[in-house]
Amino acid sequence: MLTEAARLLTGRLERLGTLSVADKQAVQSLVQHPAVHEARTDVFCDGDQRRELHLVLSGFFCRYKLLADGSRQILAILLPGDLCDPNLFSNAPYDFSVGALARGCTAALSRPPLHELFRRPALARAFSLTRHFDDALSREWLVNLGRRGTEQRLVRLLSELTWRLEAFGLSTGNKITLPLVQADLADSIGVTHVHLCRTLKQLQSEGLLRTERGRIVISDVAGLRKAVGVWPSYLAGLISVATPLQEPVAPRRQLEAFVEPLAI
Amino acid sequence: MLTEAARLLTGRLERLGTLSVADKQAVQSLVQHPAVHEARTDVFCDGDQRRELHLVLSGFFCRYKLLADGSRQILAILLPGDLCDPNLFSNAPYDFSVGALARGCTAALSRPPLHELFRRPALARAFSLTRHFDDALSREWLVNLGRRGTEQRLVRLLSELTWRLEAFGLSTGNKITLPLVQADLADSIGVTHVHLCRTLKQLQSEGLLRTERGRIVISDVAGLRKAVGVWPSYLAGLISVATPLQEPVAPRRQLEAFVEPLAI
DNA sequence: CGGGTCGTTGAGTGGGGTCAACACGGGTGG
DNA sequence: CCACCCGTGTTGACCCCACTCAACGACCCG
Repeated sequence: MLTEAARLLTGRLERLGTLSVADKQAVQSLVQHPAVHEARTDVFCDGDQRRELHLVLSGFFCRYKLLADGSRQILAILLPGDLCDPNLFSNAPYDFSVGALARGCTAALSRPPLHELFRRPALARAFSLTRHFDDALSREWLVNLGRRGTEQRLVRLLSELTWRLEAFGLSTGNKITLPLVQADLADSIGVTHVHLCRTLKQLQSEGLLRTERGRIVISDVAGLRKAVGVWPSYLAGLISVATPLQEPVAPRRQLEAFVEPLAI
Repeated sequence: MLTEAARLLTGRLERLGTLSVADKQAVQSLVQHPAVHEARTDVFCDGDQRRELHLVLSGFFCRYKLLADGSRQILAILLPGDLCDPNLFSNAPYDFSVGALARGCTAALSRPPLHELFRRPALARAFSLTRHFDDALSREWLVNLGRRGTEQRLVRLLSELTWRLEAFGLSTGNKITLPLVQADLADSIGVTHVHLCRTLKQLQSEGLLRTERGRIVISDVAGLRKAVGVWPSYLAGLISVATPLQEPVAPRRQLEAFVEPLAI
């Protein structure tokens, strides 16, 4: 499983820039401690000291915060290949938690040697790019929560997930099954699970998706994306050239130039 | 003005960790191109190519996104000493804008030599810490927008600003004047300016603040913070030990250990 | 003095929250 | 095998927070 894990990570990084064989080996040698997490269990909690860096291997995870009244706000949904902690260099205790939404595995990367990898320009670039997308997503979520109605929030969240899954080769075709419970979506877009259920029915009646116990089946990915209206430019660079929709996508070449290497 | 600007930046960084004289000189030599920005003008716009890194010298600025329907979501409010771009290493076009909320100045740091500074462990640590707080703030905003009612959102936003201003020596005492228009607050917490006005009146009747044309005067900072209920632990490390409220603050010493230096 | 930005207030509306009750399925233990 | 329970999904009734539209007032500027 360790080698699979290592492959996943390098595979992900390679989509963001060319890596040498030595680069890949350097990354792969760091992947350790695979672990299984059942749904609704935590990888780490708000207040925990930061230790190794956790990498999602399979399943769906999320970053979230719990409030005094027990309600939960999900900050980001993590897919296979994503890093649980957006900040590779912080050493402060976590101010958020990461938990599994659906059963899945993680691996751990110890941080000091990880920091060493930033000596390698190609890897520094790739890791910085993952960071870039992490930021861009959280900005989108902020806009979503602040300025849009429930249906748009939901449609955009689901659409984001389809783009990300597709970008990393985790889905193909016009149908995607998300192993998410309705409460997870509700806590992501800041509405109650009751209201989320109704909004989901709405989309269902439009033929975009189907609900099953414990999963959401998007039966018309293209239609869903169309319901968003605009092309997700904040994901430019993540989405490959193979999927033009409305605006033209930045050519793959440009991607390489997106992030400066650390000048070392 | 350039030397003032340089001092501001090093002063800010020094609050996050000890710097050598050489460190400070290295930073100061990069500060260039001071510029004045009138209120409601942009420093850069969504879609612009990333060039130099802008540093706020004075005034209030904000990161924001404009939506198709013309509405605006503010992503962060930037105070003197803050960097306009959270991501020092990205080279992608901006996916958000930065504008002045109140008349103020910026300076520019050219990126390649800035990246060189990461060779210096103390500076790498300090810059990473600023990043850490930037992240922590955006997570708080996400929670705010997703899970809280208008009054709490507003109280927490204002309270955040008081803590940050105080932490960086930009305010003292129990009274703070914010050079913000009501629409700015409304666009920050995701409500209409009409509703914000009413909520403001509410707080005003509780004796916490006063409104003037173009500014909000917080007349009872302590009372405002009390209205939040909890201590802003997400700012631990930023807020000095001098201001204990409810929970004990992490001792200054620990701060040094918050961020790993780049292993170089 | 006039126009523009900013603030304030009112009236009416509706989106989304709250509180219930219930249905369903899958697990657990007897 | 059934009884039970708990997590999940669904629906209805009710209500209120916040949005919308609108008009007006205050202040600042030219």
